[in-house]
Amino acid sequence: MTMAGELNDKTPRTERGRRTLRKLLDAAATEFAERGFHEASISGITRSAGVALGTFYTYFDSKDAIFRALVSDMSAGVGKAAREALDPSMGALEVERVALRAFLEFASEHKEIYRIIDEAEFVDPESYRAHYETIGARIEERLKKGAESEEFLPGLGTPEAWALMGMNVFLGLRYVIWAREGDPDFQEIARRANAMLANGIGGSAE
Amino acid sequence: MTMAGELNDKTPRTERGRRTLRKLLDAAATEFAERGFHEASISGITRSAGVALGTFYTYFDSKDAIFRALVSDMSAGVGKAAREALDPSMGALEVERVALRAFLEFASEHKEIYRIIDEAEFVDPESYRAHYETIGARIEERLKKGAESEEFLPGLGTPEAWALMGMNVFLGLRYVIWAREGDPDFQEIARRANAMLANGIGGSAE
DNA sequence: CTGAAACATGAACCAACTTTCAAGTTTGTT
DNA sequence: AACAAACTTGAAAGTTGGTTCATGTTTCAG
Repeated sequence: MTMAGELNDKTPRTERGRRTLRKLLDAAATEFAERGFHEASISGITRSAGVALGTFYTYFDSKDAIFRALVSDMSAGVGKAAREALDPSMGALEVERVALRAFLEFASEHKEIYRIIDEAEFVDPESYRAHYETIGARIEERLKKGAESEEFLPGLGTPEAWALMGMNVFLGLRYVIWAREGDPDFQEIARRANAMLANGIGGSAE
Repeated sequence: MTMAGELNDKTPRTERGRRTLRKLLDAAATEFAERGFHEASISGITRSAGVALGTFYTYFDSKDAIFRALVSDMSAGVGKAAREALDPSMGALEVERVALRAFLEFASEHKEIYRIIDEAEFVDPESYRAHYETIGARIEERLKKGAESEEFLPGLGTPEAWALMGMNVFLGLRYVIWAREGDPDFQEIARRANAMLANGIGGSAE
C-alpha cells in the first residue's frame, strides 16, 4: 500500500484509459480549487473532463478517493519544485533564502494546489500531516548540515525547523494568497526573512 | 452590520430565548469540532441542545450563519486570553516568549476552537482572514514598540510580524495538535523559539 | 479478424440534510 | 385575567449530489 498513486485495482490498462484518468485528475484539480471539496461535484468534474458521469467510477471509488490521489500528486510536485531550485554549492543561509523565494514563486504560480492541500486538513488528515512532516524533516536536515559546517549555531532541531517552516508558510499566506497593492516583492520578503533568521531581531540594548 | 454577534433581527427578546440561543451555540461548538462543518448536522445540534429542529431557525438563518457566529465568538476569545497573559512591565523579548507560551497553553486547552477557526478558511473566508490580520497587526505593534525602546532592531514591520506569527502557529500545530511522546514542554519550546527570535541561528562562520 | 476484456454512458436510485410551515405553548405586559 | 408577541414543535417538502447498473462501444492481443 501507499505507492505514490495507490489506485486499488482501477489502474487503467489501455492508452485510452490513461488519457481519461489524466483528464479526470486535471478536471478535479480545477474543480476542487475553484469550489472547494464539498461544493465540487463529481458531475462537474466529469462534465469539465468531457466524460460521462459513470466513467468516474471506472477510475475512482469515491469523491474522497480522487481527492486523496490529487493531494499526493501535488504534495510530490511541491517537493520536486523546491529541490530543483536548490544547488549544493550554496551556503546554508543562502539555501534558506533561495528556498523561501522559490516557495513564494511556486505558490504564486499554483494557488490551486495550496487551497487543495489546506483543505486536506479536513478531507484527508493523514496526507495533510504527512505533507508537513516531510517538509519539516527536510528543513531540519538542512539546519543540521548548516550547524555542522558552523554556518549555523549548534543544537538546532525540530522546533527550529517547524518555526522556520511556519515563517515561510505564513509569509506565503500574506504575500501570495493575500497579496496587496504595494507589497514588497518576493525577493525582498525572502531577504528580510533571511536577515531575521540569521541574526534575529534583538537590538543592542538586549 | 458586523457587530460582534450580528444576529440580523433574530436576537432573542426573552430570558427563555437567550437560554436557548446559548444552548444552541454551545452544542454547535461541540458538534462542529467533533464532526467538522459539513459532517455536522443541524438536527445533531438541536438534539444535543435539547430543542426541536425547527427551533434552530428561530435563531439562525442557516447552518452557515451559526458557524459564522461561532467563529467570531471564538476569535474574540483567543484575543482576550492572549491579552490577559501579558503585562506591560515585561521586556519586549519577554513579551514574545510569554505570548507564545500562553498561546500554546490556550491551544492545548481549546483544541476545538482551533479546528473551527481552521475550517473557517473554507466556510467563512472573511472571518478567517480577519482573524489572522488582527493578530498580525497586534504582533507588528509589539515589534514596533520593541524597536522604539531599542530592545529590537529598527525597521521591523509586517513581514517580520507575519513570520513570527507563522512560527507560533506552526509550533502550536506540531507541539499541541500533533504532540508526541517525549516532546519538550511548552516552556522549553517557547524558550528555544525566543532564542531564535533574539539572535537568529547564524553561527560565527557567517 | 475476432472475441473477450476494458472502457463509456447517463438515467435512475437513494440517502441525507436543510429548510419551511401551520399549529400549539409560554412569557411578559397591561 | 387576558392578550399579543415570542417562542417551540416535528412532520413533511424540497434539494442535492453521490453511487449504481444494465447496456453499448472501443481496444488490442492472438
